[in-house]
Amino acid sequence: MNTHICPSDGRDSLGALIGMVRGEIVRAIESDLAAQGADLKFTQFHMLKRLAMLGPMSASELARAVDLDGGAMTRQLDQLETKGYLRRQPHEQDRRALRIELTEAGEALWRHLHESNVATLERAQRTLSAEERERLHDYLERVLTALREKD
Amino acid sequence: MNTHICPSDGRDSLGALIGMVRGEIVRAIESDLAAQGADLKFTQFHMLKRLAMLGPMSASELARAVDLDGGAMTRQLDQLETKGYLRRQPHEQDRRALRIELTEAGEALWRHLHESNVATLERAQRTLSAEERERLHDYLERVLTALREKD
DNA sequence: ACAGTATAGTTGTCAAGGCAAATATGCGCG
DNA sequence: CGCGCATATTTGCCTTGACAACTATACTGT
Repeated sequence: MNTHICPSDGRDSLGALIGMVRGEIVRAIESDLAAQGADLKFTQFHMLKRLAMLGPMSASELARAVDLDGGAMTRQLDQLETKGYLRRQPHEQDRRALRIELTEAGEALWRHLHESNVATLERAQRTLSAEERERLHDYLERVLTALREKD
Repeated sequence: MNTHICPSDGRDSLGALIGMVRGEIVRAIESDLAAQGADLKFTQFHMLKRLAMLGPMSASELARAVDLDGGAMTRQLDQLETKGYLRRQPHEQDRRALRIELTEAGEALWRHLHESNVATLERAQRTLSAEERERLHDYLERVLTALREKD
C-alpha cells in the first residue's frame, strides 16, 4: 500500500517553484561574481545594484528595497564601506537616518558587473518571448501585491 | 547632477521581483504555521509537504526536492525526528541511504496544515485567472529549465 | 576481484539573517 | 512646549544554511 496522502499531480506548488527559481538565480549571479573576481555575495551585489539604479537612499529604504532585516543591513553596510564601495553620509532632512551613496569605486564596480548581470537575466528568460516576459513580470507583481494586502 | 548610473525604468529586475515574491510567500506560510500553533519553520513545513505529497524518499532526494544542503538536511531531519513527525528507516536497495518516512503524527500534522496552505497559495494568486495561473507556472518552469541548462 | 570515482549521510566551522533591546530622532496633538 | 508613539540605526543573541572533511557504500571499467 502506498503511504502518501496527497496523490501527486506532478505540479510543484507555486511556493516550491518560486523558491527553486530564486535559488537558481542567486546561484547563477554568485557564479558570475566569482567568475569576475568580485568579492561580493548576492546580497551585497543586490545592494550595489539598487544604489546604482536608484541613487542614494537611506539605510532602511535600501533594506526594504532588497528585503533585508535592518540589523543585517547595518552589517552589510559595514562590509561594503570597508571595501570602499559606499559611504554613509548624514541624511539632510532626517538626523536619525543615513544617506547611503556609492563611492567612485562602487560605481566603477557596478559598471564592471552590469553587463554580465544583464546577460544572466537574459539567459534565464531566453525561452520566453518578449510578450511572455512582460506577462511573467505582470503576474509576479500581481502576486506580490496580493500577498502584501492584508486581505 | 544626478549620481545614479542607470536611469530607473521603474521595473524591478526578474531577480529582485522573484526574491520579493518568495520572501512574501515564506512569511505568509510561517504566519499560518504560527497561527495554527505548529512549531515548524518554512523549511520543515516544506519537507513535511514533500514527504506527504510524494511519499518516502531518501534524505538526499528530499534535500534536492526542497533545495537544501545535505548538511542542513541532516539537522532538520534530527529536529523533525525528535518532534516525532518522521522516521529514518534503512533504505532497501542502498545501504548508504535512508528511507525517510512520515510517522502517523507527521501525517496527521500535514492533514491539519494542508487546508490553510492551499488557502494561502490561493490567496497569493487570487488576482490571476485560471489561465494566467497556468501560464505563470509554465513560464517559471521554463525559466527554471533555462537556468539549469549549462547553456 | 580491484582500483578509481561517485554518491549518501554526518559533523565541524563559519557567515548571514531574523528578532529583540537600546538609543536617537521625528512627528502629531493637547 | 511636553507626551506618546513611530521610525532609523546599531548591537547582542541565536538559528539556519553553505562548505569542506570524513566515513561508508555503490558503481564502472579492466
